[in-house]
Amino acid sequence: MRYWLMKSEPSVVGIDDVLAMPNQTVDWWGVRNYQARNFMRDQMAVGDKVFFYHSSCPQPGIAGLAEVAKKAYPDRMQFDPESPYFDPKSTPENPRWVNVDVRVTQKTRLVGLDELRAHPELAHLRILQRGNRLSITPIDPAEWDFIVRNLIT
DNA sequence: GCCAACGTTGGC
DNA sequence: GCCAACGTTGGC
Repeated sequence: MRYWLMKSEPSVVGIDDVLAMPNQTVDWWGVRNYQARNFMRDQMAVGDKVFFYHSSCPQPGIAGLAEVAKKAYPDRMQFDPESPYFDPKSTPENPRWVNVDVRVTQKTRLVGLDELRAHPELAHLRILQRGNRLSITPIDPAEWDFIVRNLIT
């Protein structure tokens, strides 16, 4: 089993929005970065643990715990010419972009960046490195345990 | 709204 | 395959 941090903009899909959805599950649409795509397509398995992270908002940080509920499948929007996520180079036979389904299991208090930065155990989190823009990043098991034990009530 | 960092594009 | 130009991300 692997551990991940996945960024979402709460103005688009926040943790409360997901909790209001059927089965508290959201399809993780809109990823258009190859590295993040590869994580979803090649490595994510049902049951993988996920930090649900709020980004591009007044209070960026971990907002909840989630898990992968469905492994990668083609992103429907890449085939829709009306969609801003349309990709003319993608075909149903050879889809370029994928979704996974993510189920929120627990809303937590907001664990902000300054708080994450305060712990040497978390110094290597991708999310804390300057210039980091990757919307999906792997988390070490030790980092996951540390955050869940010490920062999430 | 700024801007540093990074990814992608496309001419050569 | 190089690399300059451009677009995007995301914290501040």
